[in-house]
Amino acid sequence: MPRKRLTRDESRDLTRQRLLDAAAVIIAKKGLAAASVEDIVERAGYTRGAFYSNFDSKTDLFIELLKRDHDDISHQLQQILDAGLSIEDTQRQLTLFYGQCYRDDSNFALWAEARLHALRDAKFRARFNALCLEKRDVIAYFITQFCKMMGIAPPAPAADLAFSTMALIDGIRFFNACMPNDLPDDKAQAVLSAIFTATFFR
Amino acid sequence: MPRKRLTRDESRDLTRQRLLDAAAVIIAKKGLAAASVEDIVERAGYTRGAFYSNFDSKTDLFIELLKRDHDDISHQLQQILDAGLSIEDTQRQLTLFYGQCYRDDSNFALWAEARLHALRDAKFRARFNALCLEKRDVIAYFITQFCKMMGIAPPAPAADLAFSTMALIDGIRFFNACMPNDLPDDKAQAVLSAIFTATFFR
DNA sequence: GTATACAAATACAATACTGTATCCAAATGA
DNA sequence: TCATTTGGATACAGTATTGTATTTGTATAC
Repeated sequence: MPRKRLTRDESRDLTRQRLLDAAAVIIAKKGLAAASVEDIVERAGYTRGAFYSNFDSKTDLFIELLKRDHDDISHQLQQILDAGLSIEDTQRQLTLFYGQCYRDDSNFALWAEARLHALRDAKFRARFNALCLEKRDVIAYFITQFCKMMGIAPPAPAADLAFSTMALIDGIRFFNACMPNDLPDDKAQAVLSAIFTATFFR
Repeated sequence: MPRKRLTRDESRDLTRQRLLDAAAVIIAKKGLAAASVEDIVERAGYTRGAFYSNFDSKTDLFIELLKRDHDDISHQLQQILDAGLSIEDTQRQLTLFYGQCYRDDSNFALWAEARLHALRDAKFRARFNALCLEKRDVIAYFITQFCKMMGIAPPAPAADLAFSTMALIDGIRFFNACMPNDLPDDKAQAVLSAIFTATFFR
């Protein structure tokens, strides 16, 4: 297989993606503030020149990172919906989806980081909130569809339930990641299920 | 009122408290990593000498900060329990308690910060988890007592419910703090109540 | 009162990070 | 193939931060 010679645009995009990938790892590991541009480019195999010619600032890159992850998740959720599965299979798929995230995805640390940053920096907050609300809406939509599927009315406004869901998932997930002995995977799963069941089947 | 001359111990403790107070504000505002020792001592009205002669490191101070807050909250919850109020009044007191936290207490940012830090630093995590589990146990105890009061059995192990409660409260609280237009105080309160009701009265 | 112990201030050396300004080399397009 | 563009490397200047080493001044003990 001949090594394909990249066009300038392709090459640019490649380094962007690499920088984003590297940033995800570094920021998840050290936190946004402690992650220096130097760290990021080193892991990506570039130098600071590459960074500054591709992003305006670390914050900018961070936002793009979040966007990428959000798009990813939205897409996956949408796929589960579109598959037209039964209720049971949908639930199963959903569990699978979050289960997989639980194990090997460190992106939730990025969102936690982002929340904190948003709390402090008004400029960032504006951009982050927009993303967050999109996320909420995706989940709200999912809840709406799911309830329709089951032939019940949502027990509360879907948007509110979406907020709760996000809060709960992220929180439980943190405990699970941070003290796996006190809240092992299966237990975390069970706790979430219990709350959801209580909420939707009371 | 004559200005009391402080003993050396009293004076030492005073500066410790002042440093802790200052650190709480600074760390909540800028984050643990970005909060320099310099920032903290400046706000407290001291110099770096004071800091290093009172704490081993920023992390050390941070842990103490969390401890102090935990003790505070435990104490307040205990007081609500000990007051021997009716169920309705207990609920009201609880709402009041969290409502007040919602408005003017920035300490929840400290805990969010701590969670992230724990995720990354194993040494810190050990100390933090201990605190966190204490916190969980306090809440679990509260839940147990509350259920007893109502004459029902907890719908799930109290410890699990405590985890969920912590997750939910912190998460909702963040949304409330970060996007007060999309999740105003009363709405946040309502969301929490709805979930709790669903959990305990199904 | 005088000695000492210790809390806090000051001075200092070492390091890390940022952003820009400049330079090089490869890809485009005629 | 040559000129131009531009992605990315390198060099640099400025600043912030950390932790320690040393000093100072005041509260306690004798």
